Amino acid sequence: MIPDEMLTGKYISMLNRLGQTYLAAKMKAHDIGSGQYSFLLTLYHHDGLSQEALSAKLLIDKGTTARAISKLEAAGYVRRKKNRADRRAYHVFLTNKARELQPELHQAIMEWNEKMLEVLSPEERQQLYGMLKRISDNTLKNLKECERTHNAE
Amino acid sequence: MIPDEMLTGKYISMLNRLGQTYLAAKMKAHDIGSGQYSFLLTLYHHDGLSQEALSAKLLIDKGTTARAISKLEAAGYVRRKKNRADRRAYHVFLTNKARELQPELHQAIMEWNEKMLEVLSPEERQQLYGMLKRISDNTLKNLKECERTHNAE
DNA sequence: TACTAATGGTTGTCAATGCAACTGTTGACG
DNA sequence: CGTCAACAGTTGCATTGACAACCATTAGTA
Repeated sequence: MIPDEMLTGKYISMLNRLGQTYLAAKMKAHDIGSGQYSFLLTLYHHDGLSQEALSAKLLIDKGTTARAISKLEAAGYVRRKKNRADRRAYHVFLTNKARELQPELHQAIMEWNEKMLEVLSPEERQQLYGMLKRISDNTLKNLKECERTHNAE
Repeated sequence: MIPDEMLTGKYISMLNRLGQTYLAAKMKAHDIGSGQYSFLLTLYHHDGLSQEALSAKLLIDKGTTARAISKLEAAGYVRRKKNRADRRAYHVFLTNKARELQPELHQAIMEWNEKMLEVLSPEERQQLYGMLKRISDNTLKNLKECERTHNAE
């Protein structure tokens, strides 16, 4: 019998799927799918990042990133500019259209979070956020170490 | 600016993706993908459920469930038996092959959870599990209400 | 400076997933 | 009893995502 706390992954998976569906429905009118909004969110804070940097920040495969950015570009939310110092790389910049969308996107995310977290007290929300951040950071660190030792073989 | 706790979804998404990848790699030799193991886990506790019931328990689309069960059947982990009382429905039963796999599957899930949760104390793990369960249950309840009012229109 | 390894991006392939349309079965109600 | 809605399952389609092979460029090194 699996102990309760080992079902953490089950709830994580459920919440993730529900959230994706919710966000996708909210932003559908703007041609933003659940695979794109997290890139916009990151760019709001760090405009001009490369695709590689976006992939690293979001821990998303660079192929997935390339396609997401292509979609955003096709929909007019970002522009790609060649990096002069490194002609392999792009800078990904937000357009005005993306900036105008920011309040609505934030709104949608806040709504979803409120739906999810409404049963938690403000202190619990902080606790939950803190624990999720800690385990994400730690898991990430583990994976990187694992890669290193693997490469060292 | 989005407050910290509103990034809960970002970590949920990351952890979900990492977990899927981890589990898929661990179980690859047995032809079990990340989309199938949760059905096995449920069947270990509730053998003979219908696909509809599995979908409801896991909150997974019934089309996705149909395909996952097909894969499990093709790989020899489950058998479908027509429900005599309701010829629309199946009972999904585990095979011996699936039962033999149970320890290894549990092992893999425990390992992933340990990797994720190793930075948390036992009390924190319980807290995290409790909060995730509460918000999952609550979100689910909300969605159902939403459907009801939608249908009532 | 030439060779080689690492890096940034793109693309093909495949799995997981939601949604919608469809079939066949059941059940409820006039 | 017949009709019609609800239900269980299947399938087509689109999206998200990982992985790997590949190209071009850059950087490290002999």
